Amino acid sequence: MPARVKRLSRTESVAQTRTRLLDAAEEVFAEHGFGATTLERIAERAGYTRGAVYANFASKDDLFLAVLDRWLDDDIEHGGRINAESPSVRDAFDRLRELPGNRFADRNRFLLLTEFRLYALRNPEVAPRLAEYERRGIAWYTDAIRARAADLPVPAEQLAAIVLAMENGIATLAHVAPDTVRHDAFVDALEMLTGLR
Amino acid sequence: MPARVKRLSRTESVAQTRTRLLDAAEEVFAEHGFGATTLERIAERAGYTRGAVYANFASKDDLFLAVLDRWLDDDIEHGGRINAESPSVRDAFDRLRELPGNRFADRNRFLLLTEFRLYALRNPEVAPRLAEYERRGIAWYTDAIRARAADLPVPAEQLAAIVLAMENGIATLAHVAPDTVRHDAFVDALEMLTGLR
DNA sequence: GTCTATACGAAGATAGAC
DNA sequence: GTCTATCTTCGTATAGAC
Repeated sequence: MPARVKRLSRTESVAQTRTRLLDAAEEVFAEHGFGATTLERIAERAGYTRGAVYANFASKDDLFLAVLDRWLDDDIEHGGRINAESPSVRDAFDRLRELPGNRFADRNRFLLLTEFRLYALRNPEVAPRLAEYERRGIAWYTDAIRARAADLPVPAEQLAAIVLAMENGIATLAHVAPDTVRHDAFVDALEMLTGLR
Repeated sequence: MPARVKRLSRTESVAQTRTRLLDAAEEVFAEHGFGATTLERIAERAGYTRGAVYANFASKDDLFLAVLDRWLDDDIEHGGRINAESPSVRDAFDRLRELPGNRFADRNRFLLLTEFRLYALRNPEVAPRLAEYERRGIAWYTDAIRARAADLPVPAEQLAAIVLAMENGIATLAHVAPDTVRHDAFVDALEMLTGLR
């Protein structure tokens, strides 16, 4: 009866390789884009060779989609936490400023999401996953708005879409023209619009 | 003294080839992205072979940058016209609705601009060109706002950046999740914020 | 399960014909 | 100036060793 311990550690080891490959892939896809990233670079970054990649994923597209699915799930989970932990509007804004000011302020995070969207726009079979992600983003803001404001002059969903659009748009401008727009211009705008300033 | 006419037509022919190649490149880069487009496809779409491409451009990057520069110039010129031809806010909004509702509603237009931005983010030497483009976009809205509103509670530039961000963000959502967000949600938002509705 | 070696195709770039 | 042919590099994917 050789080692129950060993079977477990083997399983963990496999999972670890997969995780490392996904982590590396996430970085490299963000840095170079889908088209320009090579599986060689991903394997190297993860500390393996291409063989390990093909042992875990069927193809480059398959790996990309695995990265995409994991990322979208994590993001939605993370967003839910922020909302639940911020009882007042003031709290939510303060939390937001720590991010800093915009969920998409992190360069790689922004690049990766942009890659996902481009991929979805060019691969119709993937489009529904991204559309669902955007819907959840709007739903997230809709909840946040409804929980803190009553008697809105317009539907909460409409405001939510505008807020999400602003968050995305300001992140875009701040990344491309950092000397002109700052990431926390998003919180500034929210405070201005809600009259909290 | 053989044919002044002929020299001219030769010059025009050269310019025409260049223009056709740029037009084709603009389409193909938008459809497939920088990484996945091949010079073969571009040449084919323009009705030439790769030889014609290399006769007119030094490399794939050189061609991409030529497309980028022409596009940015045209866009700025076009934007200026819309502003000058719309005396009232109502007129400007009506013009906008014809676009329809968002300057980036055209799929290829949106994809191409996104490619430009990604390229700029990954190629520091190109970044200033895109940053300048974003600045001009903000300047454009700043002028539009100043010309139609007095005694603003916040700097016109700040509002302009927010409006431009909204335009970009709504276009993004509308492209990725067309069943959830419509392109003219941008004009809706502007009308709501300006109290014109 | 991971690595090494390799097959295979694709695409950027160049050279020479016209 | 444009085309055809070719060189060369590179990257995906596979096969077989360990």
